[in-house]
Amino acid sequence: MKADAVRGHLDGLLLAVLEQGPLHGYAIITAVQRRSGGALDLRTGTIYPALNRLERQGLLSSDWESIGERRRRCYQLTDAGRAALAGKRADWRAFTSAIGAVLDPATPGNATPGNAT
Amino acid sequence: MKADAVRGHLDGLLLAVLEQGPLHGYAIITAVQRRSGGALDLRTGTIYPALNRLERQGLLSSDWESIGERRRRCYQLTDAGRAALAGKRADWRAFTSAIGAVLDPATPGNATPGNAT
DNA sequence: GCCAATATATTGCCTGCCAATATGTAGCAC
DNA sequence: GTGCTACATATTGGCAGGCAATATATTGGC
Repeated sequence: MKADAVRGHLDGLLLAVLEQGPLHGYAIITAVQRRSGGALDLRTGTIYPALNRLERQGLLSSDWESIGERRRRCYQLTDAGRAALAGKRADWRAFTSAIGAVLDPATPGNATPGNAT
Repeated sequence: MKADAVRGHLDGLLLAVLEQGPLHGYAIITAVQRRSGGALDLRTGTIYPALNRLERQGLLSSDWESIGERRRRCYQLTDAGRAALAGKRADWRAFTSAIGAVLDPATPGNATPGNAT
């Protein structure tokens, strides 16, 4: 998968992997990797600033966890985050439907004039 | 739809609308608009450079058409363009499958470990 | 002792689409 | 005959946003 393929969909990915329970940044990277079958490989320079931003936006909350001398920051969804995730999923469907309708018009499930939001 | 949503998928869109026959730039814009149900609204600053680039890459060929004093440049797919379109469609499926698997794991048709290209 | 994996954080860059702008024809309303 | 809109193409500059590179620290295997 080309390098910055997730552009525009990163927030949704992060919120989605956190839906099933709290995770720290490093674990989020591997979770995304695993769930995408290895296709998506996020970098630290991508997710740490993003997690920070999502927390500032109130979609995530975090607390530090200590394993011996090691510290990790665990993020979890807030209620607002859960709501935002639903929105991101709707956006994703609209997006794939729109592009799909142009790229692959024969495929059922793609947008046809008349399904406005 | 947010402004630069098509980022990374523009070439596929252009090739796809040209699959059914030659079109000039302005008509491509309206074709994409119509086929996406109004969701996608490409700008001239987006498509004219892109069409030019695709022609330089050998995926399109063009010739000028004259309607009275009016001139328009009609693009059509080359064989290479047709092949590239097939590739773009495969890329699109891999992309939606990968993101979908993370964002919406319950949905059937999304990637699961084991469907490498 | 050295290296890889685990873990977080920051800086600067680059890609690639968009907004703005320019230019010209054609047709219609008034 | 002036002004407006639709049709048609082209170019410039800007910027959002993810990535590469880099830095730092702990832990465990060999």
